[in-house]
Amino acid sequence: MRGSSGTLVEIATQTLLANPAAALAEVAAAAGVSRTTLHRLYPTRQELLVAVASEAVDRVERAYAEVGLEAPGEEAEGALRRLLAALIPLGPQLEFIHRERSLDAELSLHTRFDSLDDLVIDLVKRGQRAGVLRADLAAWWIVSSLNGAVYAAWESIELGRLAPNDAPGMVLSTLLDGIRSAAGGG
Amino acid sequence: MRGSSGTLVEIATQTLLANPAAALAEVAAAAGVSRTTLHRLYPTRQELLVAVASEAVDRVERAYAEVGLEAPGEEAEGALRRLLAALIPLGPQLEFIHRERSLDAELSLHTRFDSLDDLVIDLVKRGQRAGVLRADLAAWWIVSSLNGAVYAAWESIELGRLAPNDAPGMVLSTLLDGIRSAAGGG
DNA sequence: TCCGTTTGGAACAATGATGTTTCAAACGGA
DNA sequence: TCCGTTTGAAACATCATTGTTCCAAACGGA
Repeated sequence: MRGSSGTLVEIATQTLLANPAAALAEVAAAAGVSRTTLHRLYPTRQELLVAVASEAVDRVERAYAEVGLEAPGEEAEGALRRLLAALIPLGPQLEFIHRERSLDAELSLHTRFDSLDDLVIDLVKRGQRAGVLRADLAAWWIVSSLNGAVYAAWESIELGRLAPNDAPGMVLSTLLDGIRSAAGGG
Repeated sequence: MRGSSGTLVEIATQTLLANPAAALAEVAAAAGVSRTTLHRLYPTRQELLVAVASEAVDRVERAYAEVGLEAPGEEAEGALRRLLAALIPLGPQLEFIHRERSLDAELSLHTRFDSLDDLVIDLVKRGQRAGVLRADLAAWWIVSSLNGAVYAAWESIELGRLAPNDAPGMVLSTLLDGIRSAAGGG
């Protein structure tokens, strides 16, 4: 009865994302491994949680890397669209890290997220200098808004209200142009 | 050694918002009450959590009521601004309810939030009919975006990056007009 | 003052998961 | 086949918290 597929951490991720209160026995069973072995690899529940979270951040980092924000000549809109498309599907991972209280104390996780935010902040600043993005809003706030929008989009998908394929475009449009009618009486 | 002030639930709220993992003994101590008495009023930790969460939703509902979204002649922008100003300070309450996993199963809480969302959805739809808000975005999505923006703003305040007084205007501006430069080359 | 009610203190049982240890069995390469 | 290594099963100690119970004491109105 091996776990369906993947490494132990991956299966632990699946199990813990589905039920964050799962006992270690359940995680071990799901992974097709004895509790003893699980304990040998991750002596402590907290260590397992951190491993799961780290793997999640790995995925987020990979998503950023694949989007390739660094290219200095990059136009902001396309980069943002690709970033949204890459991040929204990672909603479960983001939600897990965000909600799991015992991870709050894990400074390294926050540091890594901050570094990723910095990448986007740079992108935004370039967009601002190029006159494409509003310069009257702080770059960090734009990034916060973007992250919040990603989260909102994921939640909508989870609730079955939003089609995954529609999400990136909708978020981008909302974020870039706002909700005010262009025609109407502003 | 009475608790500094307020009802038991209010003090429990303070204690649990500060440290959601606090043992009941700590909550009782903070409230200047014996664990026995606490148990008499809330036989179960879960019941206490629900009571705290309910009180939090009460506050949110009161905030909505004071904003007065129902007025049919109301212009959308003013109502949204007042709503943001009322909701953002409730960030701790919203965060508590959102992150506390044992509250996920509490259907009544979700129902109440849904009712509040419905109020805003109606407001948005009126705004759309009036030509003030974009009609190409679903009203529920606009409301989700708004809620996400509230959360992002609160987080920024908590991190010390955003002045509470600046928050409503900044959020409203971002939400209504987006992050794209009006001048720039669209 | 008297008495019913509410509270506090303390000790207790139950719980349920975690982390530990031990030994036998399975595995895998040489 | 042999041997070192990895694994599993089971039993155990620990532990913090929760929820329960009981009695004495404080409280408060009549």
